[in-house]
Amino acid sequence: MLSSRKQKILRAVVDEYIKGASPISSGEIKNKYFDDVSAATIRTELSTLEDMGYLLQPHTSSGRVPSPLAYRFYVDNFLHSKSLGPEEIEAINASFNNKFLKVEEIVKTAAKVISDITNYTSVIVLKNINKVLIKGIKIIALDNTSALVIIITDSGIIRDKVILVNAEDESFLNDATVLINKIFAGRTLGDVKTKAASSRVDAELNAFKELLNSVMNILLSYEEEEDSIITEGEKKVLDYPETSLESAKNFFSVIDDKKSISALICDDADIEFSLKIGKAETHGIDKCAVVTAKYTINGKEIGHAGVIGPERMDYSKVISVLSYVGNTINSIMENKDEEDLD
Amino acid sequence: MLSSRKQKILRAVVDEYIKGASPISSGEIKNKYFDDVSAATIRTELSTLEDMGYLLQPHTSSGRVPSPLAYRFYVDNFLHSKSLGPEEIEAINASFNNKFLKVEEIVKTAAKVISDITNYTSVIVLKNINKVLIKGIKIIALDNTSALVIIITDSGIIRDKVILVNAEDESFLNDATVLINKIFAGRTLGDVKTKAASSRVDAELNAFKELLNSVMNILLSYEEEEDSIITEGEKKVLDYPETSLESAKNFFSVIDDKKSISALICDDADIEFSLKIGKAETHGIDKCAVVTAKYTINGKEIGHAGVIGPERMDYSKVISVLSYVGNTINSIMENKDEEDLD
DNA sequence: ATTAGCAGTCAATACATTAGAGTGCTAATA
DNA sequence: TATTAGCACTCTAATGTATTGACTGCTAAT
Repeated sequence: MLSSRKQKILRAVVDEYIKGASPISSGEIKNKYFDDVSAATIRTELSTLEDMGYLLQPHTSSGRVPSPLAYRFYVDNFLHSKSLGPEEIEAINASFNNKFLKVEEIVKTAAKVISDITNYTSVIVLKNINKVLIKGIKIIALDNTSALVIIITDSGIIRDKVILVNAEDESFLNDATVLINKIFAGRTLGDVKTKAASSRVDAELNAFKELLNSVMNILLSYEEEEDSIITEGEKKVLDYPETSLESAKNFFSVIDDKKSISALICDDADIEFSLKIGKAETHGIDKCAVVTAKYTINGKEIGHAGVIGPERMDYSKVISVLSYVGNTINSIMENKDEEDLD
Repeated sequence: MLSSRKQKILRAVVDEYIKGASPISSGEIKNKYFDDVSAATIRTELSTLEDMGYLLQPHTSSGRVPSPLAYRFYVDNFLHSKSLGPEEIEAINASFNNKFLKVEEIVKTAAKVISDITNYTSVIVLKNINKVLIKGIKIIALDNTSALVIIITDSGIIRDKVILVNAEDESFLNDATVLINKIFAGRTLGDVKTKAASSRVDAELNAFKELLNSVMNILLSYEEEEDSIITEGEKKVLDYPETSLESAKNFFSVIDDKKSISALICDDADIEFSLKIGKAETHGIDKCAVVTAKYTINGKEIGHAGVIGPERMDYSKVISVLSYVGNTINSIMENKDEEDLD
């Protein structure tokens, strides 16, 4: 275990580095944190902290910089308490404010508010889409050749898409809707997916074959990863002082790779928050850290939200925001979920 | 008028600079374009072309670089003909392929395909939204507390949004729908906007007051600029060799400013294509050029599409793509527009 | 009008020098 | 034993100087 003085010094280095983003010297620590001890003493402490793996030295005659280990220690030991300011809570509440109920919109709003308040990049990945239950499907004629298909699910996810359909008389669509609900309502998206292969199109369904296929395609399109990953505030990396053109390019190439970003944000470990620091852990994003949270509704895991920022990010703020937004979503969706389809 | 040799030289400079993005020397032009004339001769020609304003010299002992004037001359005189390759046409067709009919989706697809094929940033700005005619409004109950509002318009624009509504019995929403259509159908969005101020909520409407307000809000939300500007491929600037971190930041700050980007893309001049080169014309985006096209449906102007790329961009390709995509959208929407609401 | 040839200009690169910040070590001190 | 002052050492960043090479502009000859 670290002596209390070592902890104080370590914390000082991390705090100062988070503020200023440049290496911290023994003298600076002495001035700002210690009256009773000289810079030389701090120097020896720094040296042993470096040996222990908590600090790094960009070059021999520079100050110290926190290592991933230091950040982890910092997060684990120094930031139990801090919470959001009232104006930030206000901003989050205002963003949601019950104005919409499509999950797409809620998630987009969440990603945006997380990024705006933290000033880092945020990512939300929806998971377990295969387990989503289809509550009902509606088909609304728009004109003679097109209709709007609306999918209503238990986790409130709604997708709607316009399809082309030959719908001269009204009863056709009604009949089709009844039939389609008979087939899909009550099933999960996973069911639909596995059943899709053994396309059991009975004789009685032949008249609706085309329509059925369109609906099927909409349901299957849920699968595509790109629909379940929302990113906001990517461009904020450009404002970090440590960002170069090269690192920005690298950052964007990782961020835009759906596979890798999804793996980065979705942590299988069964913990509420996870912290990834160091190039090895961040899928090649250099000098960045990723904080992710598991989002649940009624205790059911629905996805993960993450913040990608510089290693020296404001961890306490990030965690508070992730937590508060998660709770907000939960309460919005919980209410929604207690009701039934009419 | 420029002598034919001067034209040949000017064209050579632009062509080479488009390829390599670095200043062109007299020697290079002689080697690649002239057998019958020496570099010295070309040098004197280059010198006078510079005096005439067509060329620039980054410093005394460097080669020449085209000026905005040169690009303009180049576009006006040297690229009447070139058209898209078959695989590019194929790619554009495949993107649209009749899979969707929501205008949002069409426009997004258009922006994406333009950016993908040109490898530059594309922007589409929808205009004249106030003149869009509301053909009908549908309200679909989703469950006891929410409903989906669907707006159908003459230019095929559809927006749908979930609203909260207290809808115990089915007839309530039906009555509301009839009433709301009585009020809004046949009007333009501009009408709604001006009428909104003098909110004439009669006694008979009181029961539907809340619902009416929700619908009104959806209609009014069309107005917000952010909904009518679609940008794709912004990050491609990072790959231009002339891009620095500073210029990238500047680029993004202009691109993200809806007002300024809208002004940049929407050219009031009554021409099919417009070309903007030079910092003064591009609203502060340095070293970039903007090619914009007016998009029409049935001869009615619906918006503008633009490509933002380096000054040395492949103008012929850009213009061809803008033109082809414009025609494609036109034909999709034209068909759609001939039918009536059921 | 064209050209060869040459002097001149400038960016880019490499190299040397210096200043300053910060460390590590050592010997003295409490 | 823990702390400290002091000093030598290291390394970056800034600045200055020299060299190279790519071009041009100019001039005198063709």
